[in-house]
Amino acid sequence: MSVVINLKDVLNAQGGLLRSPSLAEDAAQTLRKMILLEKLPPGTALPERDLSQALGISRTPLREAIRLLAGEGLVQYTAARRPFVADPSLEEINDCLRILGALEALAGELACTQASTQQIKDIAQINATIIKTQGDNTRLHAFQADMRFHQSIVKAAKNPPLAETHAKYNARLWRVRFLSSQRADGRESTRREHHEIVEALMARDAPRTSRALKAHLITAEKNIALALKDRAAITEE
Amino acid sequence: MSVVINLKDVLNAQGGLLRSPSLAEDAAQTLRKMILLEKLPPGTALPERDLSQALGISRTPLREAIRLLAGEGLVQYTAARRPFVADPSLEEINDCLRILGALEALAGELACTQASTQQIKDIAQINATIIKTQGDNTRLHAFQADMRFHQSIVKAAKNPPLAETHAKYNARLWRVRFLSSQRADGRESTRREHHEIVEALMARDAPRTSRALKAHLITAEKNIALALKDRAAITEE
DNA sequence: ATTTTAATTATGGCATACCAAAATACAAAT
DNA sequence: ATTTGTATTTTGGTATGCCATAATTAAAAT
Repeated sequence: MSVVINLKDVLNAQGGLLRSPSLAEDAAQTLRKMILLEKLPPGTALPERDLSQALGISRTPLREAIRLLAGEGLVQYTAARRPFVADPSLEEINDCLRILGALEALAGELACTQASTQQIKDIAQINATIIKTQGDNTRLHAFQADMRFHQSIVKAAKNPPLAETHAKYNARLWRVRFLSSQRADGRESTRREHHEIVEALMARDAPRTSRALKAHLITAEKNIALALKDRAAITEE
Repeated sequence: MSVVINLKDVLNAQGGLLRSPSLAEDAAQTLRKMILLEKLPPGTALPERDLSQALGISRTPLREAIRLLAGEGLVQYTAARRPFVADPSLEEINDCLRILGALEALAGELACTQASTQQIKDIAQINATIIKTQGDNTRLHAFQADMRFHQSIVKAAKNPPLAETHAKYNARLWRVRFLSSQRADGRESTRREHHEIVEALMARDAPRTSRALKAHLITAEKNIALALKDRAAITEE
């Protein structure tokens, strides 16, 4: 019995490069961006026909795209099964942040034993870049760097299902976290907390890393609450 | 402006009773059971046409059902997008168990502050029933009671997204946990650990509850490893 | 003017047909 | 006998049409 190794399989195993995305996946990505950037604000109805026409595809893949986003929590359904952009309450956002906190804490713990020294160096490097480029560029870049920082920790945990679930909650919270990152308030505490996380990881001190990440997420919770309060005040003017 | 209250909306809000499930949801439930009971063993191909015909529905809802199961991790896709029943390695199972542990630990912590006294009583009651009916009935009943025990803790945390993600990982691990529950080994430690969890909850001691649940999941990890080892030995005979 | 009721429209669920790509079976060549 | 090349079949992706039901609008009744 010969073991046949297929080139495509190998490449696809490396994170699904190469495989051309389906129309559904494309549409999901497009809609995801539109939701997160509030081109499609919370509460917006998402009728299949209009959307599919707007995106130049048929209902079938569009429908699938909506299901994907529903699986991520970005889209919800009315009792009559009509999809609309999710409009999470502050309470629900906090619920999700607590889960994200628990997931990242676990990731940090695992990373302490599982990460290669190179990976920990990379994490430290990403954080160094964040500090250096502080103030530069657009806020969007800073925010994306922050995302990379957290993702690299999860990646270092070497637990694929954890990475997947983490990514899902990240997507779900992307919009409000971006909103919150626009405020200058939390910036100093973020810098300090990131530093503590990196230190704990370099010491490979699992409990300390876990604590640091949990604390970081609690700070995020506070900042998001403030950001939403601000925005509510602006909106009702 | 009159606030119209729609009966169906109210009922649907209570966990989607009443709303007749779609063919896709029905099919997903059917397939889920077949996968968990190993009527569809790990690795089985799931061609859309054959399955839809077997279930008496068209490809469209069947396809959707498969996507649902894929979202739960029960179904995976080859590089060529052919769906098949997931066949997780022991490593992947352990990855999932660690996530489940973190989620339940969080749930336990939250339950300590969020649960009503009635809910904690209910949890204790479920555990009491497990002990009483030990040995009775089929192993399946005992197993389902165990599931209810854990679910009731998560429910008491009053964090809907947490409940949802927990349910997902539960479904994903159902098969191997059921397998492991057939063994008599772990029974005594399970009893002791359940007792500790209930005690910690009644004392509303969050760190203790968290510890107890984490420990319980680590035990589960050990038992599952043993169960899979046994089964592998039997299979290769 | 407000509420009821009936007609109309919009929308999601489902079935089906077609297509391109992948898997398989088969034939030919070495 | 093994490999290579080719034809055939299988399979998932997509488009489209129909249907039942929910949402909306219009009309009628109070």
